[in-house]
Amino acid sequence: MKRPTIYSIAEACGVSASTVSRAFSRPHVVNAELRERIHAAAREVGYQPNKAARGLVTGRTGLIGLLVPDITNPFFPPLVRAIQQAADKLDSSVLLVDTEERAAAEPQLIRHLAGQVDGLLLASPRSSSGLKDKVNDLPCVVINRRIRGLPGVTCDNTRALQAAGRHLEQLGHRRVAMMRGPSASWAARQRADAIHAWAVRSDVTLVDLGPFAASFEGGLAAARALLDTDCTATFAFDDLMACGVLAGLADAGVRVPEERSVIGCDDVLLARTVTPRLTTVTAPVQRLGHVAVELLQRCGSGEPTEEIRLDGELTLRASTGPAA
Amino acid sequence: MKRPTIYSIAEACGVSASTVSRAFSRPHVVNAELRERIHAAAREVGYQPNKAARGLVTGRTGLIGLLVPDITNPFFPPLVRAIQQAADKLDSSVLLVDTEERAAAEPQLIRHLAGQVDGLLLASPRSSSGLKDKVNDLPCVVINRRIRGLPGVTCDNTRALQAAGRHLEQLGHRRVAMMRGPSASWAARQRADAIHAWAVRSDVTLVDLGPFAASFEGGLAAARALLDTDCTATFAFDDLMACGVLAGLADAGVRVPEERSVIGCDDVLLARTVTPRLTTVTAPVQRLGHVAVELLQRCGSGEPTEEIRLDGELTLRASTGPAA
DNA sequence: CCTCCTGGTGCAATCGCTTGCATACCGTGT
DNA sequence: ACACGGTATGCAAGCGATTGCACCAGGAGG
Repeated sequence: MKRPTIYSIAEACGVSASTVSRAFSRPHVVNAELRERIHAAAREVGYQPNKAARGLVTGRTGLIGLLVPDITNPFFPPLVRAIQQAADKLDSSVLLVDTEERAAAEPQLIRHLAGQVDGLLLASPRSSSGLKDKVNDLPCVVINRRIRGLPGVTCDNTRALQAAGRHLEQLGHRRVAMMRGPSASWAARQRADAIHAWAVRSDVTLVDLGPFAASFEGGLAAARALLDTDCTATFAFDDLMACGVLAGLADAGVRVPEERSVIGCDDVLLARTVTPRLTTVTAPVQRLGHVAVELLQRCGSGEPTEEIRLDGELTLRASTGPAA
Repeated sequence: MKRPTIYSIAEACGVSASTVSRAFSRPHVVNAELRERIHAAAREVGYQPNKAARGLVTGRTGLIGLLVPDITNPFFPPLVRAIQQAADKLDSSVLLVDTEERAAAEPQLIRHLAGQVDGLLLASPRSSSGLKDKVNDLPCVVINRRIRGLPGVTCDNTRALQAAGRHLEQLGHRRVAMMRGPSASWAARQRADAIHAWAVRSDVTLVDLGPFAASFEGGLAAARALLDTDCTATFAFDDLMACGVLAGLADAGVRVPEERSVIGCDDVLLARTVTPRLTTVTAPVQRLGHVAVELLQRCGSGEPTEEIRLDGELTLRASTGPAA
């Protein structure tokens, strides 16, 4: 038995297909009693409107494309979830594409997606040049990066990182390291700038380390670099790197936070499961996702592009303590 | 300017739309020279075939639905990636749906997806009853669970867990705990059975703990339970729980592996970033994903349902050591 | 009694693409 | 010279929904 269509239901109810169609898409215009009969018949045979057919005439696919650079990076899954929740409310599904960090592949994937989605969400895109042209007139929102001319939502960690700096200062740290993330990363620059700005206004000497890979292994390397300095505390680029630092220090027999303090960024699952629990800057991932979808919807209806920044928040846990 | 269609290209090239269509879908049947001209024209205007229109006539959407119970659980992202890679080779995209552990929502989500995908992948579905009916004649493959009548691919950890048991035995452990996962979990039962089967054939006394939640917090609780026993080693249901155990033991000042040994399962990112690195059973996630897609494709072409089991593999790291 | 609305329904065109069939052209074998 | 087969192209009919417009009945107003 084939899938039921509006025609089979129309026949069963003795009405025309248009009426069946309207019973679903604009229920209020069909007679209440008839509408109920149609719905009942549809339910009985398990009718599901064919999205392709609908999409063909309406021009909407009900799909939102989501490009992430690395789905295995613990930062993204919660973001994906938040986006999905928001998309649900718009009766849309999420087409997830993992670029696996291949910046060069992004433009092609975008062009490919463009054909089948109503809008595009670019989470932390690795490439920037020409991205704007690729999306043509497809609604598109950038997450966690700024790209001229494209609406976006970013997480501003400036204030939280500076609060973290003051926190270290109060704990008596006077020499603090900063472990940079990949130099190509927008977030890495943003965070480094924030920490720099704090340091020059404080009594603390900042030691600039890196750049390191934004990975556990990068953190191991960073830990070795840290031990070559006399810093008593460090900012890691993100939590993943911070976990590597923690592991590297543990391997070297250095205790945290007694001998060194470590601060992460993002507050991914890892930050709460590692020992000691990481002091970190919590990103408002939930809101990031919701706002992104909202922005997408808005630029779909032709409103001017907008940039929204949400603030990260310092979360104190067990990886920071008084300077040795 | 609207999106180009086969008609606009046809006009530009002075041929009919069917020829343009064929130039893409069955290139070998159109004259080589003409084909090139068409492709060139298409490239120039950035033509992308409209998937909805194509889907309408072919009945294929080029979409694979993937239902996961919790995308934030670190087990799934690598699986999602593997599935995506495999789907790519079939020119398909992945429609990801996170059920957020709401077993009751699964049937409805499945029905909803059924309308717009060519096939459905159910990763560790939480509900089982009636799932089979819901999918009707939609190709569907179950991952990491067995459901009668549906093809599936599972990870069999029996041998690896038993190897892990022998490993503990050789290290001199004679009293070993087993921390159960949620009783509703298929994997939890499978793992518990395997460990049980090993224990009865060994010199080891098995202490059955739990069930605990398959989470970090569950692991904290499990650690407390462990400390109430005189076991010198423990199997945690999975890595996440194992990390909780590690943290709980650390909080209590108990050293791992000197005082207790801990074994996880799955080998998620966490297992490699925690200190000490977890000895665990590595799941062949990559193959799991590839096989699932392959199976999906096969049952799309009407072949009989199949069950494939892949073996997990014991990975020795730093969380196991000689009995105290 | 006739017109005018108005709410409810059907008709038919349309979205962009695929595909079975008809057609046209060319070269070959007889 | 003719039939035939093969290759390359066009025609037109769908796929399943949406939607502007025409139509019709029945009540209100003149």
